[in-house]
Amino acid sequence: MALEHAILVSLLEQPGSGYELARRFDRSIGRFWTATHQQIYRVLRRMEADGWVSVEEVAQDGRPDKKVYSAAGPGRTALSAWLREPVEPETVRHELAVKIRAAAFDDPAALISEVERHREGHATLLARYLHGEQRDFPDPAALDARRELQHVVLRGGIEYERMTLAWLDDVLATLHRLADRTDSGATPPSTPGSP
Amino acid sequence: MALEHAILVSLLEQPGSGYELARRFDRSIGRFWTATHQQIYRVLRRMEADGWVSVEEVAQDGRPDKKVYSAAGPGRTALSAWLREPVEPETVRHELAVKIRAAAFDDPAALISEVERHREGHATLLARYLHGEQRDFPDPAALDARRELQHVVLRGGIEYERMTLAWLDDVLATLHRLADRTDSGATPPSTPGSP
DNA sequence: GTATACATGTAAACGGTTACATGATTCT
DNA sequence: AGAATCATGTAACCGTTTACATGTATAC
Repeated sequence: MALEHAILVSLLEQPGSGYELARRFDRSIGRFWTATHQQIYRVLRRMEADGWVSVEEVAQDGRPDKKVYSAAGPGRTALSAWLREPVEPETVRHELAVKIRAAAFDDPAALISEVERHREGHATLLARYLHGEQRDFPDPAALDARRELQHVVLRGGIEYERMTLAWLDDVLATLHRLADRTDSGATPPSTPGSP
Repeated sequence: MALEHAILVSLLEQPGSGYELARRFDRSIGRFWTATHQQIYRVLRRMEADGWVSVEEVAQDGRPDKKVYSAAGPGRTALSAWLREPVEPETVRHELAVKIRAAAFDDPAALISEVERHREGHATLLARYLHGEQRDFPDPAALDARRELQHVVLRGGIEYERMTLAWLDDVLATLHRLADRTDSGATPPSTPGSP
């Protein structure tokens, strides 16, 4: 489990409340680790019990009080130990790939709009990454360690999106080619509703 | 949830027992959807109860009996309906990216061997994909719909591995650059064991 | 004789998702 | 007046992972 560690990194970069962390997980960190506020609150309480983070209750006027968390010594030690542990390769869940192979037993043309929708989403994300790169890393020569490492992770996101876009174009071309053959050899589409 | 659908696709491509399915999920299908044998057995029972698959008990000599599952009509209908539903983007879990950002608060050099290990794993996988491509798709002009779609999914895997390798080289170069600066500006590494 | 492959399962623990709840403030 | 933002939480459910269990046959 790495949610604890992702939270620690985020708190080291900037202390904050559970709510603020949840928003960061919607934005920057969420690019490579997702979490809902319920998860975050639960894990924060456990981390506090383990001494990984310290809390300070902050009263606000006009707004509810908040608990501001900071990474504590034992948390840093735990992060350091985790960094030195080997991580197994990620378990992949690529639903679209399952669908593409499933299309062989149905009508390949039925997938085209879905793939186009995905393509659009990835194009938007790539544009956002590139915009963020220009904003946050305008002068790549003069960066400290933290920003260098943030930048290399962002470059990974950018290259992933570029690659995915190119692949989705390949998928679309393949689906169109199969749809144009109104043919024989293929498995006939099933007729849903009348099985 | 798409485990049911991944199983259906696999059974449409070739009927088989739970055990055989588990092995396929370790090999080809596991590239984009992982599952253990416990999950598969449980889901197969549910799918059988729902009429998505039919079972035939096959006695074998020298080996335990097995239950051979095949996709049934209602399963095909369900697959067809699922294909037409929109899928939300995958939730990403990229532990290595968390570690890279974490390295800013520790010693970046401590990550180098881990990243190299990942690099090796991806290089091996890419080699296996390329070998599989040459073996299974030697003549890309003469493919039916099923194999065309299998091929485009495999091409996605190949491009993903290529991109990942290039990115990991970028990460390694960055880590080496940071390790060479035995510097100031960076956050000093914590000393695990003596917090 | 030990390990691996074949073949199927139960049980417990854990992590993640979804729904619900509360309550003040600010924006449209 | 209604929606969105800030802020924290409970409860139920579902899916996944890990450990344990059983038994035969073949390979080293």
